[in-house]
Amino acid sequence: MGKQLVSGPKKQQTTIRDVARLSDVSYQTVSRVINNSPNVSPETRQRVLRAMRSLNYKPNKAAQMLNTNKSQIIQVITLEGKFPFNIPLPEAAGKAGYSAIYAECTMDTFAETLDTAASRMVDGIILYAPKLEIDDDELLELCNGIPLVRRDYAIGSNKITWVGFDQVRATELAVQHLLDLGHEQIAEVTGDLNAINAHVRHSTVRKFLKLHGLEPGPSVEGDYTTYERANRSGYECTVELLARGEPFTALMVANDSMAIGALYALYEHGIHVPDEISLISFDNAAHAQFTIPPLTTVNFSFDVQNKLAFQFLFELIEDPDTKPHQHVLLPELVVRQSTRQIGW
Amino acid sequence: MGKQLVSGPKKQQTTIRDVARLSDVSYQTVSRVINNSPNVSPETRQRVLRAMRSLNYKPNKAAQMLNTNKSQIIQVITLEGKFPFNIPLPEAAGKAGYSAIYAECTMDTFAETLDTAASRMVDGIILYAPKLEIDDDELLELCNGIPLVRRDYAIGSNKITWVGFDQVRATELAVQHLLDLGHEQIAEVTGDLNAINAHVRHSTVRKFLKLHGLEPGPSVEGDYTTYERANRSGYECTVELLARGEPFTALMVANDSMAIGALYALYEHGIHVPDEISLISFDNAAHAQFTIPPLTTVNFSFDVQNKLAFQFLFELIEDPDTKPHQHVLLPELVVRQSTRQIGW
DNA sequence: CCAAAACATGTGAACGGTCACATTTCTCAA
DNA sequence: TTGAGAAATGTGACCGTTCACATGTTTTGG
Repeated sequence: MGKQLVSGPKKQQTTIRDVARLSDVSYQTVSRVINNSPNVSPETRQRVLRAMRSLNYKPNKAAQMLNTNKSQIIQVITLEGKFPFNIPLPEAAGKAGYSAIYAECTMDTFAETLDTAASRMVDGIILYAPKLEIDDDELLELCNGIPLVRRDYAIGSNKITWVGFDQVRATELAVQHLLDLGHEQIAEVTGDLNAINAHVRHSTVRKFLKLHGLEPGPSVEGDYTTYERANRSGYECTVELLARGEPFTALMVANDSMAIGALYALYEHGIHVPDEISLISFDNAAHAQFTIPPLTTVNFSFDVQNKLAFQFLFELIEDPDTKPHQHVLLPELVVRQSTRQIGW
Repeated sequence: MGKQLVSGPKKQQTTIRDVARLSDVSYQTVSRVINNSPNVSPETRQRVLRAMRSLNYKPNKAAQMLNTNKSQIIQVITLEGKFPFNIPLPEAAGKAGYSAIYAECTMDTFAETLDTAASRMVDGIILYAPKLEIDDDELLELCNGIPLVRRDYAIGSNKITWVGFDQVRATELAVQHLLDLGHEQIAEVTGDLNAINAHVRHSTVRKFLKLHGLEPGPSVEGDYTTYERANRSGYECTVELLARGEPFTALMVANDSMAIGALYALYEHGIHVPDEISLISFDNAAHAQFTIPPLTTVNFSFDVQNKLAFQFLFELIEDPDTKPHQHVLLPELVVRQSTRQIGW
């Protein structure tokens, strides 16, 4: 299996029994103090706490885990890419003794990662895997019975709890905004189309345009799995789009990081935004209001999503029989200066 | 101490003994297979491996930790702020069974965070804490004997291993570049001056200018502890700088995220970069080549730093008596289009 | 061909906690 | 005063693994 495990330094740890001896109680009483058990007299508790402090005692999590089958660890997993946003453990969870293990994995190492998680007895899993196409049952099987909350738009899955943004709505907001401004030739720089959210957006654009009797404009598939790639990809895709020579008056870009690159590509070609081309993107990232010009974009409240994901996960940990439920968050259009009425 | 620890589901785990029974060997032999001990006959090993697979057996890390005093966990800590860059666990470490726990903490919760780390028996700590002013001995004391590598410019500390960038050199590169272009009035938007790197840069600018017989220009202190804050802070500080009315022909900004905001503030005031003002910043972040205009900046190879930090940490874990050593990485100037010869 | 070393395998006791249950001490109403 | 229930505390077993050491089995060389 693993690498040879070399034993660590055998420096005698201070244990519950050392504390017990010093405070003249049984080890069980010390355990009670550690776990805030109510049945300890105030004086004893104080005495024990004092002893713990003077010995610099720290409970051994491994021993606790072995008994309780709880690690107080939440495993956060990203599949094929990094998080486009932060995923901090809620403060309350931290206070309660929880830690988070982050892992980036690929399709190949996904099962392995979940096995490690099981090995570590993590209490729950937060998964961000927009590129994962897998049956709910199969995924649950892989999770070895560990509570799971997906943090993406896992539309169609109803045996798993997830919290994601309404990508259809997001797309419609963006397209409608462009239509309202009179645009009829709308080009697209998409995200990786094997990611569910990018895919949904792309097909929604086409459907929505068709619905309004319009032909979809040219589109190029990009890569927004990391910041770095997104910047460059936005640039390169836009260059390619311009090279094709097909006309368009508005450009939809998959996210604000890609928009940075797109903006620069347009600038390089001497195309003015928004006078000649309107640019719209998604995320409402921190920099979106400081680009030149500031971006019209669709806002996703990632911190709300994050908070909910953890909340749902802790509910599930508390009661594993909680019915899985799906939470769809609504995006909002944020109009800035990268879009404009056509023909001005 | 902690919250009440509720015992988890007592679903009978499959253990080493189940595997032993099925493969008709002793549990010790199974343990040997798990740990790749050489003294197991090939046939026996195969038989055991087969049994493990068929039982979907996963070694219990808690039990292993309890014995070996090793958790195969690396604790990554950021003090007062987030990482301005990614800190992935090296792939090799992941393959070897290591995981990483990330924690953001404040000055107040720092000791607590380190205690939790000790509780969890983490094998090593990577620390990013440019705002930490603490005696080496004191810090080592807080670490409870856990190997530590600092990932910042902890200049002056020699009892601790760290890997950081030469901030003096970085600053000199930037200032020299501006001087070469004929700039003599250089303004500054700094980072948080209680962060060591920002502080060093600021004072280096002043020293360096004085050395060349020049007066330092106006400066404003910003906040670059997170992406979000950096963007906005860069904007606001630049606005403030302009409001002061003191003349300057070049602006140094603490990092590329802040530069986004600075660029926008200048744009908003109708000031052309680089024709009217040259802008230079630090980091060479992914977006630096796609801003308008692309940024002249000082490159820090964060991924090299990251790799080294982990490498040093693993060396220290391997042999705790390794002499602490300090590794200073050299930054390089990357000239793009945000700086220009004065008077053009 | 046999002793000695090398290899393969097994047994009991940790590791540092928690659990279940037993025991002692206290409190208070009849 | 006493007995019963509650509160406080203690004891032994166990969680799933590795360690130290013991035992059995093979190989090797003189």
